[in-house]
This record gives sequence, structure tokens and C-alpha cells, in this order.
Amino acid sequence: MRLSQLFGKTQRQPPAEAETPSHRLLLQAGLVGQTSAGVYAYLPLAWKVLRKIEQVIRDEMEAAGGQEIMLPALQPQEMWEETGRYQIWKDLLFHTVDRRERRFVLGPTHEEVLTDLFKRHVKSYRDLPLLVYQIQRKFRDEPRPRAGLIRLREFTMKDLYSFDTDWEGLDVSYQKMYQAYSNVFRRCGLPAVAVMADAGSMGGRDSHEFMHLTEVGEDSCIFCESCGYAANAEIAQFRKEAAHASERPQPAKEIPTPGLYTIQDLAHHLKVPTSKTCKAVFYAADGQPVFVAIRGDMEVNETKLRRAAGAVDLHYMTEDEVIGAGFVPGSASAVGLKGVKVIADDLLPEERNLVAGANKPDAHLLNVNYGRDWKADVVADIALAKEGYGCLQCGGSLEVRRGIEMGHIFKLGTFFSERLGATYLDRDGKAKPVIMGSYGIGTERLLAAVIEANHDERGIVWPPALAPYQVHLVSLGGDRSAVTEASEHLYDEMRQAGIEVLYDDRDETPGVKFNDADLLGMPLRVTVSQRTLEKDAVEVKARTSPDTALAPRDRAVEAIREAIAGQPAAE
RNA sequence: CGGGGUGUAGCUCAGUUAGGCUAGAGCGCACGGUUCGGGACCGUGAGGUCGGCGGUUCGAAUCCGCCCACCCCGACCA
Repeated sequence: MRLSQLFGKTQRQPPAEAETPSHRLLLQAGLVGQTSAGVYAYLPLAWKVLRKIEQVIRDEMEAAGGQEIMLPALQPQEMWEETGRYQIWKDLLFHTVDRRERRFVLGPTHEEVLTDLFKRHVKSYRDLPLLVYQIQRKFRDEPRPRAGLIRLREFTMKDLYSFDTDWEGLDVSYQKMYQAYSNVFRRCGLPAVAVMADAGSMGGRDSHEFMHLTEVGEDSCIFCESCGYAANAEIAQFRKEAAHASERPQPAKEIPTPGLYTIQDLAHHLKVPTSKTCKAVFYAADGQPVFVAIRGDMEVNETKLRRAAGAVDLHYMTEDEVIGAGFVPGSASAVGLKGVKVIADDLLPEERNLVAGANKPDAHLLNVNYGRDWKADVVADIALAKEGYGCLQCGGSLEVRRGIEMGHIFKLGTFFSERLGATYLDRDGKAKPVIMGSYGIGTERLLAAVIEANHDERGIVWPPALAPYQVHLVSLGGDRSAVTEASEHLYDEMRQAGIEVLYDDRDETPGVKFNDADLLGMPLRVTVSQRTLEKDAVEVKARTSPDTALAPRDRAVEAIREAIAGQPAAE
């Protein structure tokens, strides 16, 4: 490809709106164009990379026994109502209506459609296990699109679904996908770690997310270096130790605390650690008020809380809701509270003599004890793991890292098969719901993560396996026809040799060309100039190294080929 | 949805505080010339609903109101 003809120009100054490196580089290099928030167009270079990413994924899915299919994006709304997911996903769906006023949604994922298809084509245990996958557009009206391609509203996802006769079979399918995902990310030159994750609202069992760790990521992950524990902060557990368990229960005592509303102020004023206090947090779970109690030094993990509450929707109460529920902000506690569901962190029953609200303005209680003074309807682990907490498994110190979630695998079980009636006939002649798993990778997000992981201050550094072209041929010809002729000749030779080459044939100064070559990030730069021709050579330079080397013209193609082969392989 | 921010040429921004006459700069783009190994130089030129609508005013990029878009931080996910 001639750079002079390429659709997509580099920009000297990146748009100010881009903050994360991948977003900035994608725009500055002219790879993508934004259409609206979370919706992008992909120009030739980006599209080439995306196709290579898809090919890597396709390879690994096929190797694992997956069969590729194509499913509709236009999905009848009733299908979503049948599984009950319509209510849950409603706000995230793009809705549409056909000319007969039949309601459709643009598929945000394809479990419903595929399970329905499965029903009509699979009848027997002999057809199982079955692994099918699709690579196609999904549409989600995300509340907040983010950071270029990291969080999109229209995006491409590889989704593979597994169908097994039993849970052991599902374990095997799951393991296959776990391995396939590891292969995909390795081949894409992208460091990734698997962390345990929330299996979501679909009653699944195991679940892992594949994370690329970077400050730019939007997920928090918890790691233990000594034993290898790795989990999304949403579900991460930790070792909880009661700080005051050995104390003898003391009589409760009310004290005036005017002007003290926060745990910080309260603890400071009473000269006690925040771990000596009991904090109250108000949530609405599926519209019902929930009183949440947790030790003052800890924070509520909303994923854990949602599960403990058995709720689909969970949000911090608004001021109106708090007043409506009759809570006393600043001095609330579960002591004497009636008619409201109380959920307590499981550390509270072990603590003694905590400071808690008195449930009336400007007053708190000293020496509050669980069991004697109050009880919760639900006692569960609802605390958020934090940096420095103890590892549940080994006691080591936990670390928090940010990550981009590039892939998610989970065991669905029978959620969809039961609701949609997807059964198979087993050996015993009985119809049984098929056991499913679901495994997704976002390709544009993967592309963004690849750039996050592979760039320097000058631009992108494509992993060879994904680079749109292997060679960036720079001609410093100007109007010197000898240089131009030699460049054209080498360009032809390389193409005939099957080498993917981007040829900078523009009438630009050397500085412009070199800077664009660095920005665009092809693995190998080959320069032809007056200077190299005087030595009857061309210059070869890897994007990853500052060093250049001369290759004789008569064996230039051979030398380039060797240089490509010598690149750090992504395999 | 809550909080914060930004909208002036393709990109980066000045001009808005204190309303004033043909709205500016750099880069990019087009043409001509000189240059040619790390974002060169000279000349000429094209390019603008100043986010939109309404209001105040003799006069609005500038003041007021409403709306919209985009970015960032939180609740969701690949």
C-alpha cells in the first residue's frame, strides 16, 4: 500500500479529547474516527489489525473444536421477555420497531437466540458436547462509553457457547476455553491474567475474567503475591479479623454527638479507631429500603451486597428515599430499627462494644453488641477487599491493581435451557436441560489493550502478529529519481515476495516520514536514500530498537525477510 | 442517572473578564518556488451556521434563558 493513497492521515497534534494512550494513538495515527459516543469507524489500518485479531481468535476457537456461525443482530423482544432478561437489560438495550409495530432489540449478546436455535437442531446426547461461536456486532446502550475503544456502545464480540450433558462436561469445555483464551492473548502480544469473577445475574458457577493490568483499566483486581490468589475486587474475599473480640461486653450508653455525622469525625472526637465503630449505609434493593451495617473502617462491596440481598437492582438511596424510609442520616443504626431489612457484614457479630448511631439526631451509643442490642436479617460477607488486607488463603498482604477486562468466561448452567426449554434426550430416554457455558472476547477492546501494552512515547509498536504491515518502506527520494526508482523497485520486489509492506512514497521531508513511521508502528522500517544507495544498500531498523543496519541491495528482500523472522515472535 | 469540564477553521488554541465595525494565530490543506536523514523555508490562496434555539441590545463569539453534543469521575460490562 502506498501511504500517499492510504485512506487515513496521521495528525501532528492529537485531539484534546483523548486521554488514555490507546485512544490518543488511535486518533493521532488516523486509525479510527468517532461517530458518536462509543461508536467508531475503523479505517484501513485498524480494520486490518481487527481482522488479524479475529483470525487469531478464530484459529484458537477452531482448535478447541468450535464451529463458527452467524446470528441475527435483530432479535424479537419476546425472546428477552421469555428469559426474564428483558427487565434486567432494559436500559442497556437499543430498541426498535418494525413496520408492523413488532418490537425488536439490537442484540447485546446472543444467548437467547442461540438457545432457541439449539432447540430446533439438537435432540440427543449424541450431538453433545457442542461448541459454537460467532464473531459479530453487539449493541449496548452503555451509560458511559469510555476511553476510545475500551468501552463502546457498538462493538464486536467473539462469543462461544458450550452445550454439555452434565457438569463434568461443562468443566471440560470451560477448561478448553480457559486454555484457548490464554493462547489468544499470548499470540496477540498482550500480557493477561485470569482472575476469578462474578458469574453475574444468571446463576452461573465458576467465572474468570482475563485482565490486562494497566492503570487505564476500569476494573479493580485483588492479588496475593505469596499464594497467587487473583480475583476481581467485586468478589474478592479476604481474611477478616475482629479487632475487639476479646473485650467483655459493656453496658450500652447513649452520648450526645451534635455535629458528628461521619465515621471519621465520630472516631476522632471519641478518640477511638474507626474499627471501633459501626457504619450505616442505606441502599435500595429492587426498590425496597435496606439498612446495611459494616464496621466503620470498611467499605461496602456492592456486588456482594446485591447477592446477599438477592436483588437485581441495587443503588445508593437518594436523599428522598432515605427520608422516606425514616432513617436518621449521621446517627442511624440497626439498634431498635423495625420494619426494615437489615444486612450486616459477617465481621460485626464478632466485634464487641462498638460505637453506633442512636437512631435519633445528634446522639450515638457506646458499647453496642450484636445479638444483645440488635440483630440482622442477613449476615454475610459484604465488605470490599482493599490494599494491604490479609489474604484469605495464606494471610499474605493483598494488592490492588487496575485492569482492562478483555475476556470473560463463565459457566451458565441451565439458566437459559430451562427457561427456553432447550433439552436433549439422554441415554435413559429422558429429556434434560442442556448445560451451558458462555465465553466472550471484545475485539476492539482487545485492540485498544494491545496498544496500551505496546507503545512508547513516539507511537504504536505493533506486535508482529497483528501489525497491519510488516514493513514500512521509507523513500527519502525527494526529486532524486535514482532513489525513487530504487524504492519503487524494492517495493515491487517485496510485494512479489509476499511481504506486507506500507510504502511511504509521499513528497515529505525525512523528519515527517520517520515520525510517521514511528507513530504507525510497523515492526520493521526500511529506508532507501541517497546515502544508502551510495553504499549500494538499504537501511533496516526494527521499531523496537534504536539500531539500524545496512543490507546490500541485491539481497535486500532476503535480509528483510530474515529481519521479520527474527522479530520477537508473538507465538 | 448524579458530580465536574469543554464546545471558535480539518487539528491545537487565542479572543468571552469589561458587547463594537471585514473573527484571529500555529499546524494541516491547494498552487508556485527553494530544500531533503528526525515534524524545513518563502510567497499566494481556499477554508468559519463562533454547538443549537430563543431573549436583551443600535450592535452578541462575548450578557441572560433553555436545549444539544462530547470528555472526565462514580453506579454497569467484552
